[in-house]
Amino acid sequence: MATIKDVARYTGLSIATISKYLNGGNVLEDNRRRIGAAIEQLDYKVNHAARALKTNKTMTVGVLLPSLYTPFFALICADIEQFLKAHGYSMIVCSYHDDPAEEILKLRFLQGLNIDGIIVAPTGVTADELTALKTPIVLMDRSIPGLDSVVTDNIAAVHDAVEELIVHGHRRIGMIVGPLAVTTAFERKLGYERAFADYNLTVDENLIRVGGYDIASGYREMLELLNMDPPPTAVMASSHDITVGAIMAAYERKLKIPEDISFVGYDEEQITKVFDPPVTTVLQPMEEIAQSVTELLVRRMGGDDNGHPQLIRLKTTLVRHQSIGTIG
Amino acid sequence: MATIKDVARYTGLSIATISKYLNGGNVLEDNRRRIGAAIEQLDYKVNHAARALKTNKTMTVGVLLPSLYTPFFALICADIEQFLKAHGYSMIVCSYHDDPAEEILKLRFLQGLNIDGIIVAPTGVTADELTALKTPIVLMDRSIPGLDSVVTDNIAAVHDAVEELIVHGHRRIGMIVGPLAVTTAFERKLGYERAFADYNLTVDENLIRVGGYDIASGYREMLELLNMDPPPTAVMASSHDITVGAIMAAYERKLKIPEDISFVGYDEEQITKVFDPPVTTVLQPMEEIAQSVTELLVRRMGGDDNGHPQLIRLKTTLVRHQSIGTIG
DNA sequence: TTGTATGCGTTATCAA
DNA sequence: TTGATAACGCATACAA
Repeated sequence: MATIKDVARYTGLSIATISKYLNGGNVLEDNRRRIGAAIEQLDYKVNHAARALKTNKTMTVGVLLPSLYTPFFALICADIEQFLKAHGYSMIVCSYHDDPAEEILKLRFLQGLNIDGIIVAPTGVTADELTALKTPIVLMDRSIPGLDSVVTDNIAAVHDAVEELIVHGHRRIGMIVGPLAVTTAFERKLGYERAFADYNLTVDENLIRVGGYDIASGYREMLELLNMDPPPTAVMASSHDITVGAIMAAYERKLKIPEDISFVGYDEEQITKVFDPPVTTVLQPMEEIAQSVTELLVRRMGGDDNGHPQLIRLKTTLVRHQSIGTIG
Repeated sequence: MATIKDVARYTGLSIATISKYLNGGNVLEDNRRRIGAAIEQLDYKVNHAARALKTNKTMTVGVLLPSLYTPFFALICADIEQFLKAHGYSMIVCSYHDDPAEEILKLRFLQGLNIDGIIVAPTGVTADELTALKTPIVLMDRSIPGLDSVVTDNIAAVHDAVEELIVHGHRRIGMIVGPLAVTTAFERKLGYERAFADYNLTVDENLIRVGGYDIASGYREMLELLNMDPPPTAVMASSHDITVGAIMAAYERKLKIPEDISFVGYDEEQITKVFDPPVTTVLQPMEEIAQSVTELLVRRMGGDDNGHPQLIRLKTTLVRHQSIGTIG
């Protein structure tokens, strides 16, 4: 592999000049051309390890996700990669398989890699554990007090979806929610309750089913709801996987949406479109999340601690299809 | 950040001894304990950049996927991460959004990162372009002559699925296939033809619909098939996204599976389960693919060129559900 | 504008 | 078994 030294020898200039060229310093136009030609000729590539050793920056950030298999995170991950690349950073991705024990291990693993910053969608890790890493960190999707976070407005998201159901006449509205220890789940439940409060309706706690953020939970809790007497006239699923599981259960029971039951899904564009009619869905602004997270982290890695800890809350969209029937 | 020097100072030993300790050399038991304690105390972490500069190995491999949004690749990606980690490697993931122009750019980008090896699921890149990177490379999912590749037995996969349809009495079997320039698509088409040949049946070329590997193609070609007169009695989709698109089309036409039409999907466990009955599907051994790819690449990065170029072909599984009706 | 020289943290050689 | 030291490729302070 060619080094700066080789380029220097080839051009007759010093390595300092070559380095200056590489880092945008002042170099005579004539020399610029010669250096450019030499780099081309020798196929010179920067040695990032050497540069990192010198600058104490690896230009790499670690991204830790609960799961790569959830389209929400997979998509965000792809977007983050683009934005980071635009800032000159590479990305190391890990997932902790929704396992809090693996979560902290992976975080320490990432930190041991000498990366410049971390983006994580946390589950069980604490603020103390994160600050102990002594690495710039921005949380995503889920917030922890005292840390920079980029999240969506979960309360408004569910509030608006449930309101949509209420104005269509629904009163017995089932809600399948994730583990309340995760901020997103807690907030989404809150959104449900607020919508009911807004219309002076009382919440039947039996209609709020708390489970995991996985397909099995969505399936199980949906069946529980359908087994109620009377069953809800509408159900709101509050995550991608819950949506998939709930739809499985509905179809297994031969229920037609919205004729037999109204339904609102979450985070799902693909599967819901498979149905006719497609399912009304809460969509989170993935690209915007990715961009906000990246830019905040880049600022932090650049030493700008302005406004820390910052909580950025982005708006969701309710994509209306015909999965909501009118009652009364 | 504590360095070896700090550990040396703390223990009163030399940096050479600390380095030996870190790399498994001979160190007196008593000193081992003292060094271990010092490392703990000082929270010493290896500086990977310095080590990489010295050893000329970054212990990082690049993984380039057509898309992170396809569950098949997202899952494989998560598996590869595990296997690489077990070998001490980190992973940098990129996707090229199914765009051959971006594909080669991302490959060069990865190579410029001084990674030790590359895993790529190629679309348009040539053998020459890949060897020009002068980096150990193992292909995944799609093979290119002259390069190490880990693929599945696409011919047998489709052959067996189509055979299943044939023995159930189907003769007009639609097949939706990806771009034939991609080896997987070409081979899957071949599997279809071989199954017909095995039963001395002639292939109606109109029933083989060639399109992209995306949802839109699956949807469009499925509609084309359904518009035929007479339409096929069964359809085989040959990728995950094609499967999703085809199911969308079938549901839009209010067709029941298998009453109105028999169907075999590909690579899809989740969505197909949403339907009642679930859809018979060809499943590829993701974890096995990830493991084979990783281990072959690790061998290559270790300088073992034994048997290059190696073509590893793994068996798929036909997961039988009740989406195939019997005819005649 | 260009060049000289130093050091980043580590590994590895060689001598002790 | 341990230690002194050179070298990896680069960025940078400083001198020219």
